[in-house]
Amino acid sequence: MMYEKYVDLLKENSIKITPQRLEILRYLDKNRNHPTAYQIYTDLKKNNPSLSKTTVYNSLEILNKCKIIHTISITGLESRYDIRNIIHHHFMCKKCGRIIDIDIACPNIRKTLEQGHKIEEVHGYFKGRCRECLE
Amino acid sequence: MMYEKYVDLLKENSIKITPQRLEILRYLDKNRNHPTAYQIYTDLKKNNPSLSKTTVYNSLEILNKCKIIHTISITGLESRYDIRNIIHHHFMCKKCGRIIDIDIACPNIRKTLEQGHKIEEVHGYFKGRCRECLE
DNA sequence: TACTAAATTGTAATGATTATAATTTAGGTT
DNA sequence: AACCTAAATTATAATCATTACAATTTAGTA
Repeated sequence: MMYEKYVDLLKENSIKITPQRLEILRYLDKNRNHPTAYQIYTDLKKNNPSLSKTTVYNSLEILNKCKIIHTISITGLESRYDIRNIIHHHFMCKKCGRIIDIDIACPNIRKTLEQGHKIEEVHGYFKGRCRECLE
Repeated sequence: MMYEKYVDLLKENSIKITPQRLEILRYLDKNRNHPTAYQIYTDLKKNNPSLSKTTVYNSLEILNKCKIIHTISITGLESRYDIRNIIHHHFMCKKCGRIIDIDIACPNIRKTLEQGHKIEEVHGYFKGRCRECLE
């Protein structure tokens, strides 16, 4: 197999390099639409019939812990997954359900640090109507 | 019964004034710790044995739609509810699980509006270790 | 007081996620 | 290159939050 950045990424985090984990990472790399665990599972199952839902959940959990991917709570219903590692916000359209990246960083961290808390994750999102649904 | 602001608030939104809705609003007013639907349900059930879980969910949903309360997705597990209507952020401690108010507003809205989306809700939160858990 | 749409209730169903236990495998060691 | 072992995968069952449903009750109006 040719060089693949995700092999190195797993190695750096001292977790085993399994085909399932690589498939999930490749999937998230190609699908930047913040899929659910179930979407990842059903799509990958097509070419990997033995894939288990538990594996998807376990993999997403460990990848999130290693900060290789990010878990976002926005719909209230289920978690969404994002491989993008640049800090950004999200916009969720209440009509079409799409979650769109908004490339802004939060300048508000100061006040939280001042209060003595340690920040490990920054999440920001808006909800409303997206441009397409407004037309 | 003496004057109560929540009676007016329900009236303004043309939804019926029921004892259950008032109890939930009073509860959220007293308990600013972002409780779950289940916490609200079990606590109120003590003095209102006939209260149904469905009523709690239905009430929270309609109160959220009227923007009298806010639903926050932060744990990934369940929704939390907040009656505070001043714009603010949240900080969730990964150790003790507490959700703390951070009084900052998001100045990042511009970029989202520029892209043509209509913002109806603004959510911002951090995760990490709170001051108490760091000591 | 009577009426009606809306709200409440209890139960059952759904859907996301986690627990469990058996099997398999990645990656280091002989 | 075969071996070992902890870690990962798998299938199934369990759990937990939330929603659907249908019957009963009630708020607010006529």
